[in-house]
Amino acid sequence: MKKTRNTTAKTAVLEVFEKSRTALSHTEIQKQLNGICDRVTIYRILERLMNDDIIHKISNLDGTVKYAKCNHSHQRVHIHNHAHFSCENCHEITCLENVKPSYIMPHNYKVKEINFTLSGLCPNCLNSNI
Amino acid sequence: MKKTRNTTAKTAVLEVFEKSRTALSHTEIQKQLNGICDRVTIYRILERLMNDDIIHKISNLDGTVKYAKCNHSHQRVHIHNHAHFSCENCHEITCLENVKPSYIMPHNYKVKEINFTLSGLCPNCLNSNI
DNA sequence: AAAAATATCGCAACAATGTTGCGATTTAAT
DNA sequence: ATTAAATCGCAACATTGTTGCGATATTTTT
Repeated sequence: MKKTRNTTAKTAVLEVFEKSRTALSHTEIQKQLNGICDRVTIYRILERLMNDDIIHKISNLDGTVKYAKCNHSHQRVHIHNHAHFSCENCHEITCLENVKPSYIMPHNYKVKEINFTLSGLCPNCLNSNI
Repeated sequence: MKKTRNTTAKTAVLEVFEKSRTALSHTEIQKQLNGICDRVTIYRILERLMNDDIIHKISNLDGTVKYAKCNHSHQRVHIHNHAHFSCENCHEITCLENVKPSYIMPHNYKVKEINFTLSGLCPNCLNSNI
């Protein structure tokens, strides 16, 4: 496999993730980068960061796609089996690192990855009495 | 609210769902309809069917969106809180009506809806030794 | 059964999101 | 400094979904 390089654009994208408490869409990243690089470049950087397990992709109930930094603190080989919360009011997506669903599968299925997304109101919006 | 009508196109779409064991994307539906109606019409029919709780929307890990018939057998007021299985080999999506995850949420979140998608190999592809 | 009301349709146009090819540029290794 | 390879920018294209509007079809009213 190819070796990935550190470039200005990649560093900038990582900084945007670092600063953000929530998951970000391609468009949101692009806005924050303020023209530092091309739209296509961002796509390609996101692809590389995903291959390197630095970020992961989250797709929403409404079909929108976001990305968030991986939290490597716990496991060596990590699977993104944590939950995500999607606020229907502010549309922010946060990783719920500690929420892990338990479930019983019918046999004959081989489960490799799970995606567990909850939606409703986040603490912020809940407090704002919306 | 508007009253929805039964049209040729809507009936055709419903038949496609009836015949299918798995969830379908807009494109897949369009192919099966074989030019019976316009692309836009299919979108509008899907919208109406969702409002009428006849079908539900499923968005995948990879960002693709599919639709499936609702199973109304159990509850009067139903929430689509069952799980979906997405096969990484044949890309079929099936509803796992009986799989319901249990989980513990941090307080301060108000959960209204959940989306639980598992991916891996479906029984068919598992048996094919892939 | 005809007329009126309105839901639905088809078409065209547009918007958002994502992909690909390719020559130019930058990075990292020698 | 040279070189090989990864990355970039641009243009072009593909896919998916949306909107406006006049035409058509369905349902209700008379």
